[in-house]
Amino acid sequence: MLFSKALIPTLKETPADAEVASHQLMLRAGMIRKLAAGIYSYLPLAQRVLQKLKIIIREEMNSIDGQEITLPAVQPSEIWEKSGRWNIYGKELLRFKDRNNRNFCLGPTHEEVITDLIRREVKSYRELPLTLYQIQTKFRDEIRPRFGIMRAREFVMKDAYSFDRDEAGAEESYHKMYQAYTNIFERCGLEFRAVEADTGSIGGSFSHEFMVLADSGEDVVVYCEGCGYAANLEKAEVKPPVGLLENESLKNLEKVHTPEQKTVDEVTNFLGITPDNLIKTLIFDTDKGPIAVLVRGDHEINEIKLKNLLGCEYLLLADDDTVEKVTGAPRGFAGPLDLNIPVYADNILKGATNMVTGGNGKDVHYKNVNEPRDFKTTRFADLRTAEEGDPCARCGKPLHMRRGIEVGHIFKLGTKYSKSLHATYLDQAGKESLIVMGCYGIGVGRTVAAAVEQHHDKDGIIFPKALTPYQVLMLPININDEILRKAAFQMYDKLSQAGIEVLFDDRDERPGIKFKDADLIGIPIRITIGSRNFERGKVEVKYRESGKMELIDSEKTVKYIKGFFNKKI
RNA sequence: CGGGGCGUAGCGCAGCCUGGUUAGCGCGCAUGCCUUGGGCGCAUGAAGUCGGGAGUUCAAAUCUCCCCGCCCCGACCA
Repeated sequence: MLFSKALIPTLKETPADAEVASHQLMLRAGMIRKLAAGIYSYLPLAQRVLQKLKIIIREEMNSIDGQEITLPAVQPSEIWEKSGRWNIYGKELLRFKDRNNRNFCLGPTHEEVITDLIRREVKSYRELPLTLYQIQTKFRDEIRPRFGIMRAREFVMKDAYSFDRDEAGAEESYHKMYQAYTNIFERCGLEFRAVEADTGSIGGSFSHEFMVLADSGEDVVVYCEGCGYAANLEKAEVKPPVGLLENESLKNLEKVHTPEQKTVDEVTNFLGITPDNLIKTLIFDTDKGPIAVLVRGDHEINEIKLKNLLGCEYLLLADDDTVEKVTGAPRGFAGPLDLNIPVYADNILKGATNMVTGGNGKDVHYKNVNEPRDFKTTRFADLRTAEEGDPCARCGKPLHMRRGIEVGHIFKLGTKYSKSLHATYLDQAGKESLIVMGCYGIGVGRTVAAAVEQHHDKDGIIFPKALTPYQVLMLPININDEILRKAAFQMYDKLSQAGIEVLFDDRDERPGIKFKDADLIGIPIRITIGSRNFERGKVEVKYRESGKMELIDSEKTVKYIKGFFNKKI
């Protein structure tokens, strides 16, 4: 491709509304442009990168017998009503009516459509297992789109669905998919981790997220170097403490006056204690009525764990009125003593001695509260958010944390959708059974953004070999020098004929501009053709990643480039 | 949805508080000259419903009200 004919509108300055590196660089490199909040156009350079990723994805999907399909983006409300998600999905689901006043939505995901299709078309165990996938634009009316195409409203996603006769089959499909995902992200040259995840609103029994590690990631990856355990922060389990409690003598319960001391900071400062000597009591409203939850003062409650423990749909920190009704005190003075609602406590509080808690009265706290002497606990469980250094639930070694970008998510769905949408088959005995499903997503655009996020420097993008829009950027110093011009075009033809993807910067621009653009766009190899070197039959090769430069015989360019790209990753 | 901020040429911004020339600056763009190994120099030029509407005023980019769009923080989320 001739640069002079390409639509690659690079920007010298960083647009004001771009915050993270990938967003800034993709705008500056002329890859994307915004049309509306969270809605982007993909320009040629981005299109080529997306295309490369899609090819990798297709190869890996096909290799596990996935079959590509295309499902409708516009979906009727009926199937969503059947699955029950028309009401639950909320505002994220963009709804509208057609001319006949029928309800439709723009597909945020395709479980309903695919299950409906399979329900009609698959009747016998002989037709299972089956894995189908598509690469398609989805729409989710995100509350707050941000970070360019990392969290957009309209975005390209690869979604796959597996259909099996039974649980064992579904697990096999899941594991194949897990392997395919691992292959995909490895081939992309990304540093990532597969982590255990909560199943969220999609439902189902287990799930992994594929996280590209990057400091700017929105999610936190918790991992253990001892046993390889990895989970996202919502899910990461903390090992219950064993035998850690010192045999401190139990002191007498004492009521203290704590005027206007409500927060953990205030109370601990006022009483001259540290937060780990305090029990934080939080009142939650749930669909099963109000409950109290206890965690240590220096810990954070994990609402996902709590929700899963209780098995409830609705869970929200109670408002002031409820707190007052339940504890008899304003917010800030709740404690577990004499509460007549269920009390759930984090594992670490089991047998806790001489703690401070709220006194369930205005300006009152208790000192020397002891479990179980002074209050009853309905149940102990792992209810807090893991922290750096906490013991791993599997092996006890300290947990570590890094930030990550979720680029893939796989779920074993079970029969959630086949049940609600009646997707069944007849087994060998002629008995009707529910199809067991799995669903598997990859954020295609987000993966590209994550690649940029992970691979860039102050000068611009550094594309991994597998995703680069072009393999080589040719940069003649002076296109008006007839000899150079001719030689450069000859080399361009030669490389192109050898099957190398070349972006040839034939623009009549000053070298500085071309060098800056070359660094910004981030093609792995730059071939610079200058008159002094060329007179000696040499061209300069510069590697974008390492910054290394070397002079090579211009005759050997093709071989050289091929050698570079044949090396793994 | 709550809190904060922004909207002036393609991009980045000044001007607004304290209303009053022809609305500026840098980059980009066009043309010419010059230059050619890291966003070069000189000259000329095109380009603006000052987000939209209503109002106050002799006079509004500037003051008031309403609306729209966008960004940040939070809640939320495969």
